[in-house]
This record gives sequence, structure tokens and C-alpha cells, in this order.
Amino acid sequence: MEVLKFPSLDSCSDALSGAINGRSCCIIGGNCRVWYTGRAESYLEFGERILFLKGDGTVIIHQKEGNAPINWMPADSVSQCFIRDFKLVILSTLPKDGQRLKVEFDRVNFLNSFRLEDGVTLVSAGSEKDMAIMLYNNPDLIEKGFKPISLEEQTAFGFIDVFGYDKNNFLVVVECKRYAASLDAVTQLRRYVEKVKSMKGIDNVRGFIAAPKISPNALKMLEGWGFKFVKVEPPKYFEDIKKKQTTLKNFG
Amino acid sequence: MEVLKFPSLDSCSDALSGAINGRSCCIIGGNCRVWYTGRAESYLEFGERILFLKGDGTVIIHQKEGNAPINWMPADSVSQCFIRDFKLVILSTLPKDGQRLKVEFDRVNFLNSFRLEDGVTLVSAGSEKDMAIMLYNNPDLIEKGFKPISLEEQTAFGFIDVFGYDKNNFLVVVECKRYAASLDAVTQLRRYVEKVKSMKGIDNVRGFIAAPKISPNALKMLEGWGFKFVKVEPPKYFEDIKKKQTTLKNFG
DNA sequence: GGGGAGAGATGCCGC
DNA sequence: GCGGCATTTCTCCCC
Repeated sequence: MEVLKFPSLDSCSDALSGAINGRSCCIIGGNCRVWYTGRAESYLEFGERILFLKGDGTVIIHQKEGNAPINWMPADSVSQCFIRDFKLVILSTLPKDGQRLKVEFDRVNFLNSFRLEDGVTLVSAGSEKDMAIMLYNNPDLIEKGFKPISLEEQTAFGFIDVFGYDKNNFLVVVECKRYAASLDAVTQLRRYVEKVKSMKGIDNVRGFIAAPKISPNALKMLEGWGFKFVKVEPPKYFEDIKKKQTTLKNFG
Repeated sequence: MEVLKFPSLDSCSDALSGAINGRSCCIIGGNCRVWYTGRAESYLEFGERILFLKGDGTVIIHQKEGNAPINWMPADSVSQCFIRDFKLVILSTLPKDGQRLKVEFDRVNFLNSFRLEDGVTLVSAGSEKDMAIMLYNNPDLIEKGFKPISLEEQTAFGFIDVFGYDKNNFLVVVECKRYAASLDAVTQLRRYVEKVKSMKGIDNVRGFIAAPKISPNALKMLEGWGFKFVKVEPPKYFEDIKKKQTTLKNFG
């Protein structure tokens, strides 16, 4: 790391303790090793990483590359820190299940302690649910004469994206996928269809997968079960969101 | 944020550009808003957040709470930054699919630019694969007389965790889950069993789910298909790891 | 709180 | 690259 003077481990321990007690945030960059035990066990030898402690107890450790943290602790974790053997030690534990993390810094290159003021949540569009809504409002995308009757229905037989009748009044189950439908999507559809059949005591229930594409194996299995694939692009965003959030258009 | 003096947006732009060009890392804390378009669309109004740019092109934006970033860009994203309308603007694009992120800071509270030296990878144990290995080496955990013949067998229809014969030489398919087995696990097992049946042209193939527990619905479906549940705790770690990595024992 | 399912999932491995 | 699938998945929704 190209940093001029390193803060002392003592001062870091003080700052970090202050952040923990005050439920504020702290970012530490330095040389450390990491142990985790809980849902699995892991050990990471010494190397330079970033540790991010949040006010809600979350701890995130990042290496120099990659999207995902190499180690972490969930919100509500309880942390403490101290100096031992000339190292800054951070211990975090999640009380409800006992999983814990230990980090040892032998050198801290920088430390920032701060509060974040932020009460804003994300506005987004383009989920699988948005796709189901689109199909509900444009049933011909599935098939001419399709009459949807419910959306994201939580039933005793599961969670069905779009449910309805075809033009011959046979029941129709539609499973949506935003990306390529996989073998999993087909088995999921099959499970719903069979459950509907047995619950309703009828034999003719049709199944559709609506997705932009489907893997060859999945298509084979789908057709083997007498189901159909309908190519549907997921919606990017919706008119109402576009109108409300004019900022969405300000991009670029 | 409790920071004494804020760096100028101009100096931040310079530092960030330097980090981008030099493929080093940069962390910025400040007040910003965020647009994303690509796999979905989203907008996040002004609020204080942390932006972390990595040398591999990864961009991660964190709010004050929660484990997951609120917005991000994958590795290999290409970023640029500049000042426009008295704001620090950061644009990131992933060339291969065109997804992009725009961040506008109207105030930067702190900025750290640095390199990370880290060539170390995680040593871990306790995955589903470790569980399959344990069952392969301790077949009686599944059933007296079980003879495993393969592990994580890759087939066209998926891969089978543990595959073998029972004491009567009937084929056995075992699906492992580290946590509670769900409906999905049962349909997955069923898919394997049926595929093995049709591929081998035999009718008697047995299915097991090995997991610490199973949901009531999943158990019902499992038994409806004539399969069996075996309660197995996932291994925490292995003797060879314990021996090689004595540091694993130094925890706490 | 548990069950069920999506996610801008991500990451890994095998073909 | 795609396919198939686990993940210390996480998060949300609904019962």
C-alpha cells in the first residue's frame, strides 16, 4: 500500500472501539489474517485487505479483487477489539447462532471512522415479478386466448407466477424466468403442475415456461413432459416508474 | 459524517483517475446518488455511502446497513470519472454486455487510494462437497451395506453427489444438503433418479437425501416418491486440513 | 419464525 | 463460452 505514515495499532484500537460502541462505521486497510467458524470453517493467511464494519454489526472483508467479500459477518453481530501480541485483534460473534470471526492486523495502513446519513431505498424494475405482471397484462404473449386469473399466487401447492385458463378452459401454470430457463425451472414447473392436478383432481393441466431462452437439456425435458416454452424478454422498466422517477431518464 | 475537512471534488477526481489508470484501489465516502441499467434498472437518491473501486474493475457501493452492496459492477468493468455541474461523476461500463453504473457525488467526505498486496486464497471446509466426501468414506451413514462408486458424478442431466449400490445391488442416488432439505432438493433427487432409470433401463433405483433436517412438505413429497431421508450433520472440518493448517486451531 | 422462491444473485467447475 | 449447481448465499414475502 502506498501510504505515507501508518497509524499506530493502539490508536486504531481506540478508534475502532469507539465506532463499535457508538454504532458508527469504520473502514480499515491493512495486513491481516482471518479465521471464520460457524456455517463452515475457514482460514485466510496474512495479506492486505479492507475491513468494513457497519453500525448494524455487519463486518465485511474484501481482498483486492472480486465482487464478493472473502469473509463477512451478518448484521447484529457483536464485535470487540483489543491489542494482543502487538496485533490489533477484532472478534465478532453473532449471538443467535454463535458463528464468529477473528481478524488479526499486524499493520494498519489507514483507518476511517464515520457515520453515514442515509434513509433512502432503491427504486428498481425488471424483476421476475415485473415479468409476471407484464404477462398478466398481456396474456397473448403466452398464447392466444390465455385468461390469467392470478399472479404470484401463494397456494397450498406452491407459489405460481401466473395462473389461468386457456381458450378451452384448461388450467394453465406459467413459470417465469428472467434469464435462460434451466433444468431446475422445468422441475419446478412440473412440481406445480402435478400439485395442481392432484389438488384439483383433474388430469389436464398445461405448463408453460416464459423466459428469454432455455437450455437444450431443459427444453428436451420440458417437451418430454408435454410443457411449452414461450420466448419472452423480461421488461426493463415500467411506464409508471418511468413517469414517477424522471431521474431514471437522466442516465449518462 | 464526522470528518473535519472535506477533500475537494477536483482532488478526488484526480486521485480516482489515478487509481483507475494505475489499476489500484480507491475508497470514497460521501453523499451521492446512483443509477444502474443492465440486468435491471435502478435509481438511488442522494445519501451517504461508501464506494469501493478495485484494481480489477469491480465497483461496490455500500449503504450504512446490510451485508450486500446496494449497487455494484463486476470485475472487468471500465470506469472513468470527471467533474460535471460541480459534482464528481463516476461512470462504469462492462464492455461485454453493456451494463453500466453512474454515480454522482456532490460531497466527498474522505478518499483513500492504495494498492493491496495479497496473493493468498482461503482455506475452508464444510461445503456440500465435503459432506459428499464424508458419506463416500463413511457409507454406513447412509445405510448399512451401502457401497459408493462415484462422487460428484457429472452427467448430462446434472451431477450426482454420491452414487452407488445398496446391499441388494440396487442403484442408489444420494443428494446432500448442508442445511434443511427443501422441495427443490426433492425434485432434484427425483430428476436424477428418473434419469438414471431411463438411461440404464432399470426400474429399481433408490433415492436418499442426506441433510441435517428436512422441511415437512419436502419430507412428505420425498416419501410420496418412495425416497428416504437420512439425518446427517455436515462435517465442520477434515483431519487433513486440521493437520496441515494448525492455525485453524488458534481460533479465539 | 419457518418455509418457499427470487436475485442485477456470484462463483466454481466441467464439457 | 455455456450449462449445471452450490453458496458462511441473502433477502423478501407469506403463512
